[in-house]
Amino acid sequence: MPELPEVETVRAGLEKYIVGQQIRNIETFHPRALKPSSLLPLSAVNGAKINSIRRRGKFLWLELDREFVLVAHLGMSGQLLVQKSHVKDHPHLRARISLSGLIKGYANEVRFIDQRTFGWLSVEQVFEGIPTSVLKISKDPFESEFDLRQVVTNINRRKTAIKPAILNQNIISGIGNIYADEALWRAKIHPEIICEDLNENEIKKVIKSAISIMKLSIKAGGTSFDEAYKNVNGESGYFSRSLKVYGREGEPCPRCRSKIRRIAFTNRSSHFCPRCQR
DNA sequence: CATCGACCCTGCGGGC
DNA sequence: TGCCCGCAGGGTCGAT
Repeated sequence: MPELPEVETVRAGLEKYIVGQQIRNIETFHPRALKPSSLLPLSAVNGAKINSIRRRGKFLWLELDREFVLVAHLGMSGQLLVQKSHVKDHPHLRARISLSGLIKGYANEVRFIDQRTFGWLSVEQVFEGIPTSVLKISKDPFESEFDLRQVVTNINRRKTAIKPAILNQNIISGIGNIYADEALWRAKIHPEIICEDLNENEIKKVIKSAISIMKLSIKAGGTSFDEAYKNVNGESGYFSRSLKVYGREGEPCPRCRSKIRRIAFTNRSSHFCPRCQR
């Protein structure tokens, strides 16, 4: 569920609360909480000091005073909450990272909660600062080395529809189903148009739209529809009220008042305006 | 390489 | 009241 803006909200929250802290112990309560390909068991990070919190796309990792890092992916329903140890365990608690000191004088744990268990933690090596599992995906648009021209050229060569292309984390990372639909609406591009049939300016407009929308969402603390997405303090973001098409099937298009349509394709829902997006 | 479908999970709401 | 179905913001894998 969390896309780049939601993961960035979590990253910033962790940065605020746990940088400089030392990991005392990590417990897991579900076998899927540890990624099977993890280089080492989670106990390898016991005693490590947290130097910084980094992110690329939807992947998050803690840089430590070690040769390896602790990587986290939230999957569809993952949350990382900064909590006090006496707070009752959530039924979907998958892992507990206990810290040596008190966070901002009161909390002392980071809890990984994940209803659907698609999220995971793992201990990984880094190559030029990037963990192994993150090497597989492309840079996200908020990285300074992000190359818009190269992404546009890449997409323009493809024979798939534009929507799966912008969701493909190997081309550009961070965009998920919500921001893909929002970006395509803003750029007035139908989600099923084949990449090859678009021109470079149209593709550029889609990517730039995604970037603008994600920036706004980060400012609003991300998108929350329900209990499923929370920041590290357990609070919801406000961006859902700014969504133009996602989850608004049957409602009027904010531009032309036509009814927003929802179609299923490539196993996901797409929301778009049939009049603005041809 | 690029693309597609199946699969990995749990829980919710709607229709019957 | 139940039951079944579709649906949910993620990625990975193997077949083609």
